[in-house]
Amino acid sequence: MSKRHESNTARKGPKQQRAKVTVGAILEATVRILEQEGSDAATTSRIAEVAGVSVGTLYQYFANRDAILDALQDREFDRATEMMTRVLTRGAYENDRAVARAVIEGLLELHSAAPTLHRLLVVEGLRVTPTERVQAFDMRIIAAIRSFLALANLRIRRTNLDAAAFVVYQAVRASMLACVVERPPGLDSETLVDEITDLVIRYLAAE
Amino acid sequence: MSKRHESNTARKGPKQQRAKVTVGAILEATVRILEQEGSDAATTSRIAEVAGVSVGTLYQYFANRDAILDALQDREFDRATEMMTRVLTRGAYENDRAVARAVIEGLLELHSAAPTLHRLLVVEGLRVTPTERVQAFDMRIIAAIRSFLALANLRIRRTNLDAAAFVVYQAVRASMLACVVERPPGLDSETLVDEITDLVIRYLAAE
Amino acid sequence: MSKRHESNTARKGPKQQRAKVTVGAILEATVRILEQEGSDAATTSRIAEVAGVSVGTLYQYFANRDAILDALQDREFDRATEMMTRVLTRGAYENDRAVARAVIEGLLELHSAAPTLHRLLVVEGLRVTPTERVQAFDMRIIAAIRSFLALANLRIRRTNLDAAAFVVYQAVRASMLACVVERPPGLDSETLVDEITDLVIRYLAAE
Amino acid sequence: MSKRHESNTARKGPKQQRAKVTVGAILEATVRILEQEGSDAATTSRIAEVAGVSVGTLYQYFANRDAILDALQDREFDRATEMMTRVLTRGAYENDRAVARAVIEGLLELHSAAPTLHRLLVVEGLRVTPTERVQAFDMRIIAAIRSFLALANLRIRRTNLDAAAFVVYQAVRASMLACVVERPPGLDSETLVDEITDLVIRYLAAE
DNA sequence: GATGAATGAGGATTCATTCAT
DNA sequence: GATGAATGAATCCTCATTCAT
Repeated sequence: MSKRHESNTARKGPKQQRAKVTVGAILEATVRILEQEGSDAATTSRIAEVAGVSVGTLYQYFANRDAILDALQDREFDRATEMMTRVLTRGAYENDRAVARAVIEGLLELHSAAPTLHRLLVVEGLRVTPTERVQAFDMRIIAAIRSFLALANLRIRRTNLDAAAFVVYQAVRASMLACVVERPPGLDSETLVDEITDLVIRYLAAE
Repeated sequence: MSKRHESNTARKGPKQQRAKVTVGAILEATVRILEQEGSDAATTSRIAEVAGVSVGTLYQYFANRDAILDALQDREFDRATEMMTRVLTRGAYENDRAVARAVIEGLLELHSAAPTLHRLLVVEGLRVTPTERVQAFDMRIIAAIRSFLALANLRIRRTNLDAAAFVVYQAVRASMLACVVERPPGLDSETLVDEITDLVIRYLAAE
Repeated sequence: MSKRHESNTARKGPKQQRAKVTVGAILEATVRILEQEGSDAATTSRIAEVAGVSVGTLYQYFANRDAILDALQDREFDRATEMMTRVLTRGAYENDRAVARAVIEGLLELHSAAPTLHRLLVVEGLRVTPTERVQAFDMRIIAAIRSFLALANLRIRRTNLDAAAFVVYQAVRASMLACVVERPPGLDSETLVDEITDLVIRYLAAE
Repeated sequence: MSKRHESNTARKGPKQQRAKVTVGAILEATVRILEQEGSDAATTSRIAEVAGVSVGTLYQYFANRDAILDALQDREFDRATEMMTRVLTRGAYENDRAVARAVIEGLLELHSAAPTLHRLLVVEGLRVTPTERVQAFDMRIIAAIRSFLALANLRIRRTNLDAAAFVVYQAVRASMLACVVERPPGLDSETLVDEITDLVIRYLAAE
């Protein structure tokens, strides 16, 4: 614990450093298996194998299998909110449609990176008291949207902001996810973003 | 189901009759377990138990566990298309919004009856080569919507009907499902239907 | 379930019959492993193997590993009480010493048949809330002894019958068990029974 | 190994000193866990944790897990013999009964301090070739008792001293241990000591 | 000497599926 | 056709032990 003379960046000691790397490897491995081999293949031993560690090590960092998925959920949520904050605070958009578009493109990118994972996050809720977890995740995002809608100086046609945030979130996510997962012929990302943006804008924007 | 006076055709032998009843019992049992005990509880033995038959009998009618879920998916699809046909051929709607509303209400009813099942159908795709199954299901519905959009004498603002059908379907389903499953406080069915209808109409209808 | 014309013996249907045999085989296998390979070897798979069934079958009859040991404990208790009843109701003993001797010989026989098992029963109490189980077992036996002491027309020198029953039980069991397990050189069963009988009689009998 | 300036004898270098402290801490931790958390909790990492050292350090002092229990066994034996020597060499007892009582009280004290440990020592025999270890322990004590019986100028009624020592030892230990562990209602230490003393005296003493 | 992360064999348990009755 | 006991591969998880730092 004696770290003297570290000038600034709160560098992690070898332990923390290593742990972080291992945890990262495990999460990455899980995502990879999920995407490439399907969720049934994501057994603890396969995850450990792909992560290049032993099962024992895996259990040193995660209390049980579900804890890995929970961590993934948290990470994904963090990325989503981070992205939204980044986009929304950038300012300088031509109009409301441009803002919506930016957010939607950001989400699409997130989903594209790990579609199966996101599909699981949505539906399974990771089986830890399924409903509650999903709610927790959804609620956090919806609350974020809702507060954005409330604060932004957009001219919103909606009266019931709670309902609006809910519907927008679900509609956008579902279209996006389905598109990424199913890759329906004749529906490229570009088109999808256009359509969803229009869906959202027409639903939300006044005039 | 006792049909007397059937002169000629579809006379089901007592065997067929019995089989149908058993199959029905199994499907019903599965839905009930899914809804009341969660998807983890839906083991073959539990299903057989609730259905009042033996595991052996279950395997007489279904090749394997997944076949049950597949059958459920088919049944749900049939109900959905049947409902849509019924609604759309009824005619005599005041306006486009009324049509949309009727369809949405019909879907909501379907989903409410077995939310967990529908959630599974969406996400898991029933694990038999997930993507393909989900696609299959989705595609059929989307095609139905698409053809309705093409044929109906609605004034549609969309150019890309494929994309429109896709987006509408996913958006509606997701909002609905999430609402039914999560029961977010302050968002009753009535409000939900209103909001989704508006979402769809604004997105689709010209003017 | 239709069993007509069975004259007398409440014959078990093939199912019950078979189950009983299997359960017996499992218990027997467990005892054998305990005695010959030590308690660490008594894993569920080894038990199943020795019993000649699969692990799955084992779990069809026992909720978990401990349930097997519990069943063994119950069985051993039943045998002990049965033996005591048999001995004590036989009547026609020369004197108190002869009665005590008969009981002690019976116990020795029981212990000799499965010393390791008895050792486990005493100490481990089978880990299902250890203390409580051991107490339960001990208490039942001690109560039996106590009531025998109270009812028998022996001239007992003890005032505190609870304490006496407790001490006698523990002393007898421990000496016996240790002798059977450790087989100390120069202490054969005959001698042991003599010594323990004397210990007990001197402690209990008046005069 | 750098020990400077040690003029002469048993001066423990800081190393030896430290080692002793560490070993003590590990043994103490083990006993504490055994008594407070049960024998299942006594894993090497938990022991190390409670002892305030790392697992690695633990293995520096003990070849393996069982070695810890072995050491505990030795320590307990030493305490027992030490106690007996102390009591027996004190002299000045009113009579044989007083001597027996003193020994029994001493043993009770020893057992009360760590009942779970003693229970383990008796039954598990510490799983290292169980029988041999238990024998070893028992034999040492029994030999001590035997030689005491032989040397003491008590008037013993027993002919077979080996058997007598064995029986007395087992009987006393078992009653004591059971009483301490099970704490049967209505059997306090005082009463227990009285009863056991009487048991022993009547068994051993002539007249 | 001390540390504690990493290891992986091994154990308990579940459950889809089969097959003799 | 129906039954349900039997199967055993597969899964999660633990913990004694090692070894690079």
